[in-house]
Amino acid sequence: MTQYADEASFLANYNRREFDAPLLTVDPVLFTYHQAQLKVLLVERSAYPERGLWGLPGGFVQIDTDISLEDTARRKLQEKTGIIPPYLEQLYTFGSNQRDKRGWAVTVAYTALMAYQECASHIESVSDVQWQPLDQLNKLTLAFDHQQIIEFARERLRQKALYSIVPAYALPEKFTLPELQQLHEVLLGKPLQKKSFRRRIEEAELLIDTGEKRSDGSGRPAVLYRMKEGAGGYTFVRNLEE
Amino acid sequence: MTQYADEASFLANYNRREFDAPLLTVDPVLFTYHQAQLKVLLVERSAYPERGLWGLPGGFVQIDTDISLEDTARRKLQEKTGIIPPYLEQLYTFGSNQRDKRGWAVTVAYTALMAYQECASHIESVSDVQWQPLDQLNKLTLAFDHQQIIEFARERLRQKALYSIVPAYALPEKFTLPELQQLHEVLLGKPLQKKSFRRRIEEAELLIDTGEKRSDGSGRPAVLYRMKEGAGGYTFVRNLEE
DNA sequence: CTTTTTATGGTCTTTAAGACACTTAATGGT
DNA sequence: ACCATTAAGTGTCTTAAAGACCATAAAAAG
Repeated sequence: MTQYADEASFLANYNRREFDAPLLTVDPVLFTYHQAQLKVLLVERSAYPERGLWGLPGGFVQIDTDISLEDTARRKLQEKTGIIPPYLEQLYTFGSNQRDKRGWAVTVAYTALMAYQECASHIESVSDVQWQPLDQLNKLTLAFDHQQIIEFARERLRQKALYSIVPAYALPEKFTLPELQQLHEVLLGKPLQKKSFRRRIEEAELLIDTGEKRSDGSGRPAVLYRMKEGAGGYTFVRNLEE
Repeated sequence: MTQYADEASFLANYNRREFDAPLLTVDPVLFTYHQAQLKVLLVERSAYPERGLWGLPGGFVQIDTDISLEDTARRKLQEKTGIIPPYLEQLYTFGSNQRDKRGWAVTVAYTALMAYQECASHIESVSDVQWQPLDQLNKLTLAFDHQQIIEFARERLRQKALYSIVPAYALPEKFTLPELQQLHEVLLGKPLQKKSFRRRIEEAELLIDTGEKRSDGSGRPAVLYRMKEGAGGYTFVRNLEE
């Protein structure tokens, strides 16, 4: 890379090939939990390249605006779902000249979580939107490397289930502890001890008892909780505390 | 963003403004541990912009080569230190139109660790290279948002010290447990229980006893260990295991 | 050869997690 | 009304990990 001594010589050379940058996109991986399944939001691509394949609801970063990378991800999700998800966190940045047939392409991937809602595909009529259950993901051929990105996000979310209640953002605003435990069990792929799970969460004081209860069919009704403000940032594992 | 139906119409429009992408750089934050201090590698910028300020040893991603983002970071570090650091991991991607006066700029930051060695500034004669102690970082004005990037990396490394021996990559190949504990204490900013620290590390079986010993001045000599292959990937906290 | 210094090991205490039986509060059938 | 069934929530003993602190080991310094 050539060096420029000052602004004048930089500007004089600004259009040279060496300043060509990769294509830059943002790709949010939006998860939800519904009917005992973890699901991810996919859109059917209506344009070249990978037209007709399903992929993540991402898009190009617009350099003519001053919104941040994170807000770009939020905006893409709002276009597809109608709402801004309550949890969004940068996941990883994938870049190579193999990802996209157009050339060197870099995407900043985000993990997002929200309560399940019916797809608002009417909002963006050109593209179809759907919640795809994660255990049936291999039945679809996804665009680009979106399959790997989703697996990467899923693995990170699994890690979070070990020491935080971040997964709760995939539930409705009010939820029960048995629901949250089921979600964690799906993420971890193994059953959890009811008592230990409840103990850790209650002692961490990350949830608020709404006073309401809910029973699904028979059995004792469960207490409805909602998350404390910002509880996503906290851990409930001793070693990871201060 | 305009949509293109097929490759032909895409190529016909490829040079339009909408495909202008942000400047894309890679910025490795290389830490080491020397004389009881955590230090970070800085280079003095010899070119516009921010000429004369100290900054991270990063640079532009070259789209005319097919090396990965990660290898780009490795290459930048090799240029400055002469060696490829044994630990390199993607940290976070920072992007906005405020970071760089040239416009929208995105940088993929990496955390790297290596054993201390004297600066090999002779290799890249145009730029000065130095190890800057982290607790004296505020005495320098750094280029762009590199101060925040370093703080971000430092915080992530602190987290790793809670549940892994990743910090050991900042030590020489052979090191003692007291040395490693000191490093963890510097990172965490608090003293650790000698017995607990040793127990956790020994039970995790992430180190190999080299059979050698070393004494610094007086006192019983300490056993020299080296890391097991890939020990950076493992945790020594129960809750985070399978 | 004793004192000092630092590394390493022993072990009791404290705290968190696992296991599992028990109680509670709802539904549904007789 | 009563009892069986179901699922939520609790009590408590056991097990495992971490904290605290003391004891021993191996070197240097005098």
